[in-house]
Amino acid sequence: MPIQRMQAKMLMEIRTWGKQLLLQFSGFTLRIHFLLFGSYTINEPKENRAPRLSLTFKNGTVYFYACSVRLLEEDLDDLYPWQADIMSDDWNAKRTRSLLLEQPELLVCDALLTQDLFAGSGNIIKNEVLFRKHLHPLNQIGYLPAKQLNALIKDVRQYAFLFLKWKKQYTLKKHWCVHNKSTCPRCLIPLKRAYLGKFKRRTFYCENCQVLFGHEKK
DNA sequence: CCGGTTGTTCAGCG
DNA sequence: GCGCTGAACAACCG
Repeated sequence: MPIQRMQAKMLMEIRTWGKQLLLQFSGFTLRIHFLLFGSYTINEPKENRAPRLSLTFKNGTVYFYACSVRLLEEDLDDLYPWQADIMSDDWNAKRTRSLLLEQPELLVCDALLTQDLFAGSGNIIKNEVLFRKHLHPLNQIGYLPAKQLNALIKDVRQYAFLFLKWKKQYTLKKHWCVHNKSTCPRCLIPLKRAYLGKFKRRTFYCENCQVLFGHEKK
């Protein structure tokens, strides 16, 4: 990475899109993604490991660890659909709904991991929101009644704010209903655990409480 | 000590 | 070019 290019530059703007942190300088942007294990500190470097990147400003230094760092040249508005960000003021549920309706065969467990639809959603949010909305992970978008689809889209955003609140309180895990759990908190039967969908991520769900539409008994 | 994963990207293949 | 698979990365938890 051409590190000298960053010398003496002013940080113009800090933005985010989903899980990405975007540091805008004039002429280029640094894109930071913390992946599974990344972290950052300010003014307190970690003793036992080297930062992937550190940036020193007049008022302090930020250190980034175990993350992906990329240099973007493009205009961010051309790169990112801001309306897909589930925690943004610009979030547009209607946009995501109409994109979903174009893919009736898409599984809900895959939809909730697709960043262009739900930027910021991940595997924990997927598992928890599907349980909260009583939807089986293998539902196809096209079989969902409009009411259920709208409620699902709405709850991804709502749960993301709860997630953040609980995370800040260090009580996130305590609030998990199904993720990493073995028993359904609602009906007390054992939860199913499987690697589902095209992403094949760990999926926890209750076969009793989470409905599969379009597969009614004849 | 070991196995698994809150996520993404890339190489390789058919 | 597409879709799929496996690997790579990396730190922490149980």
